[in-house]
Amino acid sequence: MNQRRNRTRFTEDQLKILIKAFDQNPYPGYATKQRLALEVNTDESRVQIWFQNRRARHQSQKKSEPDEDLESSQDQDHAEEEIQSREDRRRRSSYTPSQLHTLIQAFTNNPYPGIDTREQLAKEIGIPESRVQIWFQNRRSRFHVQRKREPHDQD
DNA sequence: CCTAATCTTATCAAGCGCAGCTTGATAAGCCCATTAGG
Repeated sequence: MNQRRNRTRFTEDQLKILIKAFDQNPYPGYATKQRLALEVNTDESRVQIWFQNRRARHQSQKKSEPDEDLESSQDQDHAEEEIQSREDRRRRSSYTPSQLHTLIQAFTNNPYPGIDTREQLAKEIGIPESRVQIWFQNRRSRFHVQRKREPHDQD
C-alpha cells in the first residue's frame, strides 16, 4: 500500500555524533554524510534528511534571535565564505533506458509511491531506494512546471 | 508533542558536445512548508 517509511529513532549517542558534525558544518557533502552514516549505523539518506530537518529548525531559531553582539561586526562576508566551502555532492546517477522505462511506467501508474513500492522498484532496477525517491520528486516537479507553462483551457 | 518523513518549488551542476538543453542532486519552505508515527 501507500505508506511511509518507518520512522527512524536515533539514540542519544547517535544524536551526539550528528549534532557535533552539524555544528562543525551544517552542509556536509556526500562523503561526510556517508562517513557519518557508517559511524552511527544508519543509511546516508537518513543522515541527509536529518541535516535537512535540523537546518530548517535551526534557521527558524536563528531568525528569532537578533544576536548582534560583538561578533558579526568583524566579518560580514561570512555567509559567502560559507557557501564557497561547500563539500562535494553525490555523483550524478545515470540510468539506462530500461531503468527509465520501468520508472516512467511506475510513475504513470502512481506518481506517489509509498515506501514498499519504492523499495520494490529499487530492487527491480538495481538502484538505491533514495534515488528512486529523488527521481519521483524531480519527475513530479517537472510535470507540474510543464503544466503551469502550458495551461490547458480546461480546469 | 517532538521530529522524521514527505511534498513542492527553485536552483545548482554534471553530462553531452561545444550553445544550451536535459535531468539528477540539493536547499528552502516565513510569521517560520505539511503530514504523521510513536
